[in-house]
Amino acid sequence: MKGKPTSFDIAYKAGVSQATVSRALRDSPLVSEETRRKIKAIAKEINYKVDKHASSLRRQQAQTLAVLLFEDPTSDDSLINPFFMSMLASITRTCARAGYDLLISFQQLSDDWHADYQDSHKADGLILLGYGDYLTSESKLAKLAEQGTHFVRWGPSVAGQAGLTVGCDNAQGGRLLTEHLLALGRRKIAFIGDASLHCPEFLDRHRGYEQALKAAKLKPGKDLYVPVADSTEAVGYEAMNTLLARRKPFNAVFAASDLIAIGAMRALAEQGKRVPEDIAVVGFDDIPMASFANPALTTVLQDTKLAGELLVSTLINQIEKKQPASNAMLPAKLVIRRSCGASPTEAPSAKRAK
Amino acid sequence: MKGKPTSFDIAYKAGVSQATVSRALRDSPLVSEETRRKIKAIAKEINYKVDKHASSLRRQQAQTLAVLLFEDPTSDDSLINPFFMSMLASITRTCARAGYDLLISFQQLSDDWHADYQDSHKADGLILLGYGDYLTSESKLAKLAEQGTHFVRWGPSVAGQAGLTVGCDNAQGGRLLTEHLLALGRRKIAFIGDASLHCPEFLDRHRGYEQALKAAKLKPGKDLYVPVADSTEAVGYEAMNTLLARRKPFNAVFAASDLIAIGAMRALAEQGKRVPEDIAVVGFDDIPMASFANPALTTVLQDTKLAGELLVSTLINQIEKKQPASNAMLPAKLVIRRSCGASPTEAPSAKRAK
DNA sequence: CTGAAAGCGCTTACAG
DNA sequence: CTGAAAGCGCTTACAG
Repeated sequence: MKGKPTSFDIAYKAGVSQATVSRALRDSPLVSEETRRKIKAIAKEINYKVDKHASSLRRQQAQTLAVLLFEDPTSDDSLINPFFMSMLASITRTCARAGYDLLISFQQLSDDWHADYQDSHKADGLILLGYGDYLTSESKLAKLAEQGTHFVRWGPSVAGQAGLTVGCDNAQGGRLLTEHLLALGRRKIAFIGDASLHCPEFLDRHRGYEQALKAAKLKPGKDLYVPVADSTEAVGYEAMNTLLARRKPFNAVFAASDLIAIGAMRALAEQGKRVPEDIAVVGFDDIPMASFANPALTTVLQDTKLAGELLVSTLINQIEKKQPASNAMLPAKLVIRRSCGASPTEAPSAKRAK
Repeated sequence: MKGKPTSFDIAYKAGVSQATVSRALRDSPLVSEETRRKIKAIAKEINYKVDKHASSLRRQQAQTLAVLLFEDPTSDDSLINPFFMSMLASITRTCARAGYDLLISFQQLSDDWHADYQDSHKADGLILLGYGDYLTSESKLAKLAEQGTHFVRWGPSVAGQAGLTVGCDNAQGGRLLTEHLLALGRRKIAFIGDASLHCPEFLDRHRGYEQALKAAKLKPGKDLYVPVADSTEAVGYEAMNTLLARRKPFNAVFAASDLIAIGAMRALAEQGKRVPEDIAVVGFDDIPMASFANPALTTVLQDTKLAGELLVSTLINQIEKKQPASNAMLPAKLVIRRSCGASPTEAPSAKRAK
């Protein structure tokens, strides 16, 4: 093997110019069908692949997207929200289908992520994933937009935001969960999660919760609100202990994420509280662990497959300027399991078992 | 903004040639300290980044690695083994530290993954992740090696294999778990997992299991062996039902992975068997779910952080030919939780909560 | 220590 | 429909 074959090798074998080879391989209409076929056959035969760097350099675009996954610096790797992992799978597949490569990077919110990929032409656009403090990232997002970097963020759209978002209808999800609890007769529903602009998704979930309560002529109790920002099991556990220590009566808990809910259930179990008999619990995300939890957790499903597809297509549309850019919002879907006492909408793990 | 700055812009501002700029930025010793400092200052000021494609094209190397994550085509995205996800986090970080970018791709074993990244110069080397049928991939691995593609595979090293591997000491892990069960007085230990070359890691775990039994003058019962190849909860659930249907007595189960163990425990619970009182259960991997399972699962911890680091450094060594290439093996560490009835080595989730 | 020049492998405007 | 030529932005042997 004398090095990788180039387009000149093909040109020589086909008896045409190198320019024609390039055109044929890119399916330019300026090449006769016959020439194209011959060239493609030779390319296949000698296992020729267009050199990514030469092509990108010349065309001034990388045909590559980058996913930046943000994590809390304190969390250990094994605690990455599984929710983002299934989204990642969908993203990689959609990228591949669209002919883009995908770079991946794990970032701390504090890093200098806002200047790198685009400046060095590594990627044509960025996909931003992760529950981070929105206010911390806001200025960096603005800078990205200012530089003309293409990017999409997973999450709710926020007034005055820079860039595009794809998110789930968090308010609707919050409403569905709360209405479900109310329908089961639970009137004192605690909320664990930071309902502020730091966590716009939690804020929206909380909004849905408030709306449902209001519709039932109830209002959220200050004493039943524990604002925590991180979506981890450990945080949920602590939060529930905080809540219990207040000794205010409640008979249901709306945890702003599944991981928080699972931690909260552990604290409840330790304190001898039964779920759902004493306390009903709901989460949000429908991560795989939710269906294996004990009792299995009632939650809201976010369609990660669709989410990944929309993130990629939104970004590519923006890059290729095919369609006017716009935000996207996915519907929330209630998944009823045993943690509230209602009869489940699915056999345990039926969805997984298929 | 009139397009991204180039090295010529810097050369002009610094009053030197473009060649000197390039040398200075790459820390060539052929540049005076003073010139270098001036050039770097200007680069920073105008936010210059070396163009990835131009650099890669000229140097004929991509400074990029690619992770190929294999999955069972039947599994849904949300069921990606969380074990590989935490490894992925470690891999991305190690790559970043080493100055390499990381491409990611999810593959089916049946795909034509063996020819693409290298041929198109997208990546200098591949990291192969996933429990797939080893025999299916064997010929493709051989082809990769033949083409001179650099790659490392996560998993046990197999006689006659092509390429390098980084893996955990599965046999040791199997021994530790089995000895633990034996020490607790369990003599009839079933095994769920395909102990064949299709799944070399399961095979090695089974070897450790056999060794421990043999040392205790016991031998594995044919009736207590359920060979399943996929590492999913659903498969574990089915396998346990298969085992129970045989109506052969057993008082412990060695599941070849945590996901299988969790599925098996669900089946046991449904059949009214108590864990650990009636049946002790152990898994393998220590995925986050293992500590949240009910009861929390005794398992073997594979150090995913170290694993990721070794995968990357092994591959980079191979690419840069700094050191002679060699396989690596990580030690297995027993994590005792409640699913066997012994007192746990850690408070529930203490590790996670830190 | 520095500069002028060649060249990495493509794509595409230009000319026919 | 095809070819000759320029050029994307670097890196590095060569000459000084």
